[in-house]
This record gives sequence, C-alpha cells and structure tokens, in this order.
Amino acid sequence: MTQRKAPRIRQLEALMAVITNGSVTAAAADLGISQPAASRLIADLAKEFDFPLFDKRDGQLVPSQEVRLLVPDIKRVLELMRQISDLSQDITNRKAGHIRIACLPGFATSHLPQVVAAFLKDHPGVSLTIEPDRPERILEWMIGEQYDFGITDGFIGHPAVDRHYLEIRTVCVFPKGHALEAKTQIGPADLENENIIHTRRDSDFFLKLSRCFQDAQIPLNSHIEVRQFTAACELVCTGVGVSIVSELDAVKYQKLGLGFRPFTPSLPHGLSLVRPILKKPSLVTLEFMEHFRDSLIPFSINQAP
Amino acid sequence: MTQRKAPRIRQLEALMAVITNGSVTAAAADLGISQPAASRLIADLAKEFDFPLFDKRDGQLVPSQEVRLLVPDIKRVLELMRQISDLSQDITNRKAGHIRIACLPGFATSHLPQVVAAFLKDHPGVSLTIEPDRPERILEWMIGEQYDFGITDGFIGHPAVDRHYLEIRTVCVFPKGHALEAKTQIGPADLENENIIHTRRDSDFFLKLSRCFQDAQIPLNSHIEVRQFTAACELVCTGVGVSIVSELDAVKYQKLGLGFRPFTPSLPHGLSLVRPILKKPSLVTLEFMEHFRDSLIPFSINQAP
DNA sequence: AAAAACGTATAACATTATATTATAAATATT
DNA sequence: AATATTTATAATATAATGTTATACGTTTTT
Repeated sequence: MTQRKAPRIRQLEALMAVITNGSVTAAAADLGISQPAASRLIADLAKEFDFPLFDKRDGQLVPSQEVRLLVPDIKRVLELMRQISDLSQDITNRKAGHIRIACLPGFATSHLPQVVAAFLKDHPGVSLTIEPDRPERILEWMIGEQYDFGITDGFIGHPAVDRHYLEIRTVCVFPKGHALEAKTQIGPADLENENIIHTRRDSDFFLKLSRCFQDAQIPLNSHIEVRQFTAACELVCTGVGVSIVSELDAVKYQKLGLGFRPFTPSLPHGLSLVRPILKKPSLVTLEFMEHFRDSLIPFSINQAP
Repeated sequence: MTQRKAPRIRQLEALMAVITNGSVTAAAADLGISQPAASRLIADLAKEFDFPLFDKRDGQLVPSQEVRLLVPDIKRVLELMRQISDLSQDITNRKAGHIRIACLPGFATSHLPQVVAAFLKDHPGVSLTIEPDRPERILEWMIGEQYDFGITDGFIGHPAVDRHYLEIRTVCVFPKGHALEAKTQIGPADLENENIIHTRRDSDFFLKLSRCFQDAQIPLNSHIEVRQFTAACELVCTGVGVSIVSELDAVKYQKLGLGFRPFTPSLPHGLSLVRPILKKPSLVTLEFMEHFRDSLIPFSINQAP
C-alpha cells in the first residue's frame, strides 16, 4: 500500500472556491490566480482523492456526494488557518497576549487599573490577570513562574527574581479644609496633635516613619494601624485622622475629598517591580512593564535601581 | 502594510514537533526529515510570525508565551487535516459515503435489511438512510433528487427517473400444516375454498390476480385487503386465510410459521429500481445498487429491463 | 583550559508545488 | 454551423521543501 499524499491546504482552498463559485474560472478569479492554476490544483487533488469531485449540472459544477462528506471538515480547517494567521498577526503587532500580574492589594485598586486601561487601549487583543496578594506570596509566584510581573515592596532580592527598585514620594494626606492645608509641606512637628493612621508596625515603612518622628523628638500619635495606604486614605476621608502615604494613592483620593502636601524629611516608599529571571518575558509583557515603569516616573524620587 | 504570508501547514507541523520533542534535532527525526530542513521550517515561520517561538531553558526549547497562545488552534488544524486525509482515504476505498434509499414499506422490513447488513460488512464506513413510503412519494423524491436510490412497484416511467425493471416470482403462502402443503404448485383452482388476503383493489398486482382468477373461472374469495405483502403474510400467520405474495416475503416468513408453493400461472410482481437520472450517483451508491440487484436475482423471473 | 560532543545555523543544490502565459480541446449558446 | 465560454494541456518561472556538507556556538568531559 503506497502512502497517499495528504491533500494540501491550497488544493482544499481551490476545491472550496470551485464549490462556492460553481466553476473553475470563477473560482480562479475568486482566488486571484489564473484559471489554469486553479484547474491544476483541483485536477491534482482529484488524482490524489481517487474519486470524482464534481458533477456537471447545466453548466454548473456541483460537488459530488463524496466531496460533500468532506466539506464540513474542509471548511473548519480553512477557518482555523485564517484564525491562526489573524492571531499571529495580532501577536506580532503586540496587540494580543496574556499578562499575569501579581501585585500588592493597594495597587490592584488604586494605580494599576488606570495604567492597565491605558495600555489596553493601545493593545486591544491583550488580556490580563491581576492577582493581589501579600508580598511573600508575590515572591513565591515569581519564583514559581506563575506570574509574569509583580509589584511589591519591602523586597530585598532573590536569585530567581529580577528586580527593579524605585522610590515613590510620600505625602501627608488630610481631609480637605483641614488646618494643614495652609502649609506648603508637612513634617513631624506639624503632626504633633494629629491622630496618625499608619501601616503595620512590622512594616518597613512604619519603621522609617517612626524613626523620623524619633529624630524630630515628636511623639507619634498612633491611632489606627492598617495594611494598605488605600485603607489609610479611606479612613482619613472619614476624618478620624491623617496619614503619610505614597503620592500615588494621595492623587487618587484627591477627587474623593483629601488634600495632601509633601512630607519632609523625604520618606520614600520603596517599590520593587519584579519578574521571574529565568523565564523570558513575552514581548507584550516587556512592553507592559516598560509602560508601568513610565507611569511611576512622575511619583518617583530616583529611577536608578 | 505588506500582506503577511499565511503560515504553511508544514511549518506548523514542524513547530509542534519541536514543542513536543524539545529540540530541533529530535523534531526532525520525528518528522522523518533532516535537521537543517526542520531548522529552516521553523526559522521561516519565526520570520513570518515576527516574534520569538522558543525560549531556551537548560538545553530544552520551550515554547514562548506567544506561541502558547497559538498551540491549541494549531493542534486542531493538524488534527483536522489528518481527519480529512483519513476520510478521503476511506472514501477512495469505497468504505465511506452515505446512501439515501427510498423504498416501499415492505422492503424496509423484509428484504432490504439483510442486503444492507451484508453490504455494510464490506463497507464499514458507509452510512445509509432508509425512508419507507408510498410509491408516489418515492417518485417525487427521485425527481427532487432527495434520495439516491428507490425501490418501488407499479411505476411506468418518468423522464427524470432512471428505471431498472425486474419481475419477482410470486408464491402462494399458507400456514404450516395447511392442506395446500401437499401440492407442489398452486393455481386458482386450488384456492376456490380459501379466504384470500390480497393487496388493495386499485393496485396493479390485484388487477393481475383477479384477471387470473377470472380466466380460470374461479371466484376470488376476497377476505382482507392490505397494502403490503408483509402485512398479508402476518395475517396468513394468524390463520385467517391464504395469500399470493412475492417470494421475497414468503422466504422471510418461512421461519415464522408459513409454508409456500409456486403459484401458476406465473404472476410476476413487477419491481422498479429507480434513481434520479440527472444526478450522477456516487461510487458507493452505484456499488450498492449493483449489490441490491444481485440480491434479487434468485427471486426474479427475468433480469432484462 | 583544551578537546570532544552536541545542537543549531548556513550554503549549495535537487525536487516538488504553485504560479504564469499561450493555446488547444471541449461545451454551451446563438 | 458559427460563436462564445469554459476547461485542459504545454512550456516555463518562482517559491517551498527537501537533501548533503560544513561552520558555529554551547555544554560536557577530560
């Protein structure tokens, strides 16, 4: 038994064109090739399939019953090929792909959404997964290559993780109309009689903050302890106190009734943009990371890693 | 914007082979081609898709994230191509196809099933539709090319219908143990005192039968009028009378308690095997029609059309 | 650190697939 | 019967896909 040659895509295209157009000549025009070319494509196919492809019925070529059995499959193949071609086109144009992002819960609600929205506008086919979680978990996900990109803080480094460090300016936020609004910048001395809402005592940022108050010999009126800057802002909105948060969050809450002023001394919030070091990032991921880094420039103190 | 060339099947095959084998060399061996050939296939594909196809991870080539997006579609395309190839193979070997048969209700239960079963044993991939109905309807279906093959009787001819006429021997059936069993053949005279079960008065066959009795100057004790020979046989089984039916049906009912003897004078049952004259029959259909004609030879008087 | 082994890429070339134009043959139409 | 339309064939060019020979670049081994 000699192995029959598999039909070629081009032949199947020609076959379908003849079926839909009713003649070889019309099919050739449809395919944008010469009539003899089409003629030979279907002749070759008929030779490989050893059965008649068409019946002639008042000048029209109608598919034979044998061919009719194949038509559904052929249609699906051609459709799928088109789909693959289109999708690859989209990917090339950086319009498609999937990016898995792990980030601190605060980012999932405050800064990331805007950045993502702007990015998607330029890349309509791209889809994203955003997974907010604690920093330790984000680290695990990077090491396990479960995610493409991570946004975290208080991260020292890990051999399996590529890290871009940057520092975000922090500001003091207060309800609009508050006395602090008169100042152009705010330091520990200005907060002596304010209730302070701050992050957890075991967090890096709280450590820096309390040391800053100690240096200024001002007591820190610890009022409420939260996990996230956004939660702090929410509380400040209600008027229960003031807080020192990243400018990123402050800007967001400006519309929601908060005012803010630069905090001095400079007390930067250290952010780490991380990704699995072994896994080669996709082009879309690279592009998104760049886009995200750019979005932080207005808020960051230095861009050096 | 230059129109990008669509990926070719061969390239996709190579891509999948590299993915499953983890290296170009192994993939080439898998495809049964030389390593440079495989190398070029994927190099070309990578040039057309303008994004990286693979990452290198400890010596293994693992598909890039972009490629992973395409893999499901590629798998389906290759699977479908294999399916088309296989199916066409089957069709060539006359093992596949679909035959639509319209027949008299009697045939659908008595003779056709055995013939179909035998045919399908030799043609495993073939499927059939059997539609039993009245002769007029069968004619309509032939003209409308709704069916490939028809079995009918009392049919004179139609320009759109190709017809093969043949005559089936008829016999007198009676319950086993009946007095008629003593005879070697049965004529009108033998049935003078029997209740006769026969087909409808407006049928061709009844016309011939009653003329035959007239010629022999024997009254025909019309007892029950049925539409089909099989129905007549069923009634004969219950002992309510005897009947003259085609030998085809008589043989079938032999196992179910009927005896039969040739009827004289010869009173053939005229059958027409029909098909749409314009529609070119598929190879399987032609083969089946031949097979069916052959199956009737033992019961037919003359095979000339 | 040099050598060997392995995987991959490139070069030169042969074959097949797919297209072209020109033209003959077959069909349908007038 | 003459004409137009459709399809098939011939001669030929280009692209796709294969070959062998060989160079290049990592790993692995010694």
